[in-house]
Amino acid sequence: MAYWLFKSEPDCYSFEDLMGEPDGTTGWDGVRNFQARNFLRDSVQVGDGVLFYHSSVTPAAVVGIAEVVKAGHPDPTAFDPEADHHDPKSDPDEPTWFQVSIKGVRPIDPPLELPMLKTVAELTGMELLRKGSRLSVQPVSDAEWKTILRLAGDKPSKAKPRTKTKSQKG
DNA sequence: GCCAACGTTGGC
DNA sequence: GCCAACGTTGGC
Repeated sequence: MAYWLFKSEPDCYSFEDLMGEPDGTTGWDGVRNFQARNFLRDSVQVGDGVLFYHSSVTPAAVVGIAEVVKAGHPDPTAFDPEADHHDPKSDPDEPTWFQVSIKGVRPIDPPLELPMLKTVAELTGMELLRKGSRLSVQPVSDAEWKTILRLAGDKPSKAKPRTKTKSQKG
């Protein structure tokens, strides 16, 4: 199980758009960068966690959690002459571009804004925060994921079960 | 709108 | 393979 951060310009496709999908899922299509493509094709697996990030807005922010529901498969928009990111050089018999499918899990409210994230000591090594970082599909470490979830208001989960059981129910 | 940082293309 | 030119990303 691995973790990722996916960037999207909300004017193009927002987390609200994802949560509004009839089945809650969407194909993460249109990625036309080789490094990001390699992650989508080779590394992203079903069940992986995804931080949904809104870029090119002020403030940019992590706005939701999603989950991978289908691993890498050819991106159909590459073959569609009508599509924004049509790639006439891409051969359906040997696809260049790949997508995964993700499902919205829940929004992060309030969003975790970029200026705040930059102040968090545990996140200083995060790819998102590196100056000039442009990668739109990027890996997130276990530690970074935990920190983000904590900032999002999740209680820290412990492997150890509670000692009291029956008496606490109801 | 500005501009730094980056990825891709193409001439050589 | 090198590298300049170009186009894009994305924060500010």
